Amino acid sequence: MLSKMINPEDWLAALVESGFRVTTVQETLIQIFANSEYPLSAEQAWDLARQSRPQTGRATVYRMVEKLESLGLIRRVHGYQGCSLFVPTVPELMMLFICLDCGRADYLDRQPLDDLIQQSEHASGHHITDSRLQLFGACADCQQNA
Amino acid sequence: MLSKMINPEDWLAALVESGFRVTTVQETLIQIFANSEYPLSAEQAWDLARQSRPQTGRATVYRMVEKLESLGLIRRVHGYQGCSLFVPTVPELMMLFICLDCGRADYLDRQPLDDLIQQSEHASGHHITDSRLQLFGACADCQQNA
DNA sequence: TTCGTAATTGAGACTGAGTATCATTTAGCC
DNA sequence: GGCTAAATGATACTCAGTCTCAATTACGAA
Repeated sequence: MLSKMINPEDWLAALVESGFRVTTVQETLIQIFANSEYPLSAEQAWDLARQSRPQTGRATVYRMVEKLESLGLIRRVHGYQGCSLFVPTVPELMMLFICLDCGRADYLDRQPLDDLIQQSEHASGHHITDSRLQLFGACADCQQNA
Repeated sequence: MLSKMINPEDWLAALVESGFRVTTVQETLIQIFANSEYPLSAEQAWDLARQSRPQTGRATVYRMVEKLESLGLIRRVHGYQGCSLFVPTVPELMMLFICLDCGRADYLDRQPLDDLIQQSEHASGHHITDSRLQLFGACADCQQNA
């Protein structure tokens, strides 16, 4: 279901549209990020990239991650422990759930989060302009197979 | 309001109760964390510690942070950018808000978060066992002074 | 198709947060 | 006061991430 929403072709198109050149490293890395069911760190992406393209440099991967993030194509998230994992950005479905058994990411409707923000603003008097939420637990599949 | 809830004496008592010895470094660091209105990184805590106790070692600070975290007295949070800041744990008032203007932390009622979790569990079929939420924006004070 | 130019890349030096080691110091019990 | 194990500080080390720069490559222009 997620894979239908994320199209590597669109990511390449977005790069071209922003005036960047299309290279083989970029294609490789876009495939890796767009097709992963799991949040990936830059180091993990580097390992995966070198499997199909051994000469890939570390700095290139970090540069690409930065580029994809600045274009809004991937989004930095915090794993259960540690930080700096990346998942594809999915518009309108922004609340991230990560299964602690299988590690896969799922996106949930963010309406409840918008409700929470509204309630909390009202109760506290603060003006909330940004939020970081992540949910962890056992996904529906893993619960069945347990 | 927050300061009334956090008592350095209690933290020392918690250390003793867990069989740790009380040392001057520990007292210094507990004062620093318990009295800070701002989330602190270990490095920031180290800088502050050396102001009153110059010989304080870096490793000691990291060990102390680990100890305080394992005792549940402080809690690791993610700043607006970057990770690994620490704030005192406040029971029952667990939803963290950080003001992007003045940097101060505030704790909000977590009931809306519990509601969100229940709704999302119901909608997705996942079993949610843990969550990380942080809210950012302009606090009530900073809005008035703007 | 070739060429020129500037973007992109890879190798490797570098940084800075965090960890590990180990000899020295110190708290707390006798 | 003395003993012993915990705690500490100095320092070496690791590892993610950044910076630099020469070599390579994409791509528009000729």
